Amino acid sequence: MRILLVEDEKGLGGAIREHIASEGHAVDWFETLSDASASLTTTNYDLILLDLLLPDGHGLDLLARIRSAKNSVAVIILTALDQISDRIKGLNAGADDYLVKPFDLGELSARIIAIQRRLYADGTGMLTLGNLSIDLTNKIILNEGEPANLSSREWAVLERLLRHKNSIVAKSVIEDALYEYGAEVESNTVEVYISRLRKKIGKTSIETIRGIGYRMKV
Amino acid sequence: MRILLVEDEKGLGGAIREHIASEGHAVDWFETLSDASASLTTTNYDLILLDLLLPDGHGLDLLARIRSAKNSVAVIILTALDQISDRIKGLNAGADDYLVKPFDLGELSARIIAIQRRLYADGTGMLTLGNLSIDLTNKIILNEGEPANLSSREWAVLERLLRHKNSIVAKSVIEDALYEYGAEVESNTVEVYISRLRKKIGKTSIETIRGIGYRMKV
DNA sequence: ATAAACCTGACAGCAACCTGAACAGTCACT
DNA sequence: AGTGACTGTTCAGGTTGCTGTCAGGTTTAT
Repeated sequence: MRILLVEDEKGLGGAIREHIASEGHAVDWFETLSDASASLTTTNYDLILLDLLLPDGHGLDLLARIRSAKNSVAVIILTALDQISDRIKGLNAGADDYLVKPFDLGELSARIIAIQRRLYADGTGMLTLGNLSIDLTNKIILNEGEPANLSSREWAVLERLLRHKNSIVAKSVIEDALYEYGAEVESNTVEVYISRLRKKIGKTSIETIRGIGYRMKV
Repeated sequence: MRILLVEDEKGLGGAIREHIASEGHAVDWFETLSDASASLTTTNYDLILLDLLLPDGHGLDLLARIRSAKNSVAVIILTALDQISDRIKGLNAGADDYLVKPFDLGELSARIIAIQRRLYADGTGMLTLGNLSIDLTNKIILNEGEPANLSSREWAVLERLLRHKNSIVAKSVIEDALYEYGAEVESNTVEVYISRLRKKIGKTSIETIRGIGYRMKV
């Protein structure tokens, strides 16, 4: 997934960024509301991790602006304010979840997985697709009963295709899901990953749309 | 679709042109209002992508002239002016949509598809036509349940016929939808594409009007 | 019957795409 | 520190599929 992290504590921000990047997500990290806000106008994120007390304002203001713009991106609030009133305010403002600092990074992963499940509109986290059985929670994929081991980048590509199954996913969109802003990739990385995925999960499941991108059929 | 792009930033203009051309549209790109204006008198566009701040004037002036000439072509405004007042001015002047720079090219595609849907007067983007089920958004066409893979040029031709279904579409109009200005096509390209389409979606769906063009029947 | 318009199979050029291989970096384990 | 397995990235050569063109056949109008 492409994730926007808004957190002004450098130590915590770095740790979060590293942790979720290691799980195969692309993370853009900003320390101020204005920077995050600017990035939101140019990039489509799947999830925002939002601290509340920031140097240039309150996170709930950003959240309110996001929701008033009818943007339904998932938002998890991260904050030290463990008072119930703030929690309620956050959820009222349209947050999807809430983590009280200090929190365990494993706990954060669990919330992210829960969000993912919601994105796939499937409570179980299991997905069946032709010969494939996909367990998003545990990152297990079975091809005709045989397990296929995917690397984290391979998962990221597959995930992106599944998010838009039956629709065409532009090559640039897949690239966006892999690399955070500024990472210049000049070669055919996406093609290579598609190739590897096909080798592992079967040739037929991913269709090439020449000149545009790829499509995963149900 | 045949699209007129008015944008004076060379980098952005090139990127937009390339992106939408790759989706099968024909793009004419001009950097000034006067050039765009001149082209409008000779060509029928389906959509205009209009920057506001141009070297020889303000885009809204062109828009106003277009609308006062009762030309109902779709217009999407592209501009860095993200102030509400400009947005309102643009929509009041008769723009169909509005994109604030910098924007994601995928976002632009989405808006173009939305415009397309409006042109077909069908909110769903789905179309049924005899044995054919057509999903314009995802570019999927089923012929008696069997998927037919169309190339982007083939889509462009089909799209043009659908836009005027039950009416006669002149051969030159189809050619205009395929090629931007200056592209010289000297042979019977349109006939060839009609032939290819018929092979893929069935002989009966496209009728030849000798000496004029073609017609797609409901 | 004739000419004009149209249809369609074939083909070459080209860009997009695929994929095996190479290689450096990372990680777990010793 | 050394080792081996694994991962991410790049490159190069091969393959595929799209495109515009043409030639020869077929249909249509007069």
